[in-house]
Amino acid sequence: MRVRTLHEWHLSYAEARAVQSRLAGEVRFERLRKEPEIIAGLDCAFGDGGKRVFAAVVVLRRVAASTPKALGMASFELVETASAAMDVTFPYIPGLLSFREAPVCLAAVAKLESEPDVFLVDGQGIAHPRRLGLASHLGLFLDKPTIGCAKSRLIGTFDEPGAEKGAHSPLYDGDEVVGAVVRTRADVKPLFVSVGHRCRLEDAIRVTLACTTRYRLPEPSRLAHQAVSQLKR
DNA sequence: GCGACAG
DNA sequence: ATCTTGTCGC
Repeated sequence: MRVRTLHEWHLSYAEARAVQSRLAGEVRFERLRKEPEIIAGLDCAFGDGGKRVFAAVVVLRRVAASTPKALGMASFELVETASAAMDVTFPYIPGLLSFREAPVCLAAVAKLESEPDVFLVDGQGIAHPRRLGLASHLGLFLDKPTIGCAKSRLIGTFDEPGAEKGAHSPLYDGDEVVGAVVRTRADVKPLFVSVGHRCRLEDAIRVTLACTTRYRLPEPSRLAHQAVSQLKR
C-alpha cells in the first residue's frame, strides 16, 4: 500500500510537538463512506533490551457469520499480514509516541498489497494533548480512515461506562468530547476509543465494537498483537 | 514544586 | 512496552 511522507521523524522534542500541532489541523472528521469490510489491526513491540522495534499489521475481511453459535457475532478471515523491524531512535515520552512507533508501523503497512478500509491502531487518535495521537498521525501518512483503540487513558475525564459489553461514555478534555470509553467485554477494563482520521467518533465506536468478539481487544488488534509478539522472539 | 502520563 | 508460568476462578 502506498504511504506518504509528510515530514522527517528525527526531530527535537520541541519540533516534534510543533509538528503535531500543525498536523492536527489536517485531521478530517467525516462519516465513513461504507461499513468497513477490509479492516487492519496495527501493533508494536520491543526487543533486544529495548533497542529494536517491531510492527505487525494484520488485515482481515469481515464475513457473514455461518455457524449457529456465531450468529450475530463478528466473523473474520485473514487477508494478509506484514511486518517490519527497525532500531529504536526515540524514547517513550507521553504525548510523543508517534516519533517512536510510527516509522516502523508505516514500513510494515507499506508492504501490504491490499488496501484496508480502516486501520485500528493501538494508541490514541485525537484524545491527545495536541489532538494528534499515533492513530491520527498514521492516518495522515496513510490517507486512510484510522481509529485509536488505546488500552489506557492519556488525557481526559469520564464517567465509568456500564459493565455490559457495548456500554460507553464520552471522554472529555474540558468541554470537548475527544473520544469514548468503551466496554468491549463485560466486567473488563474499557478501551479508550477516539477518531484517528477520516471518520467520526460514532464510526470509531461502532467499528470497534463490530470487530470485537469474546476478547477485550478487537480481532484485528488482538491478532496484530499476537503477530508482533512472536516476531521479537 | 507536585502529580499525571498512549506504548 | 518489558522482565515471566502457573494458577485461581467463572
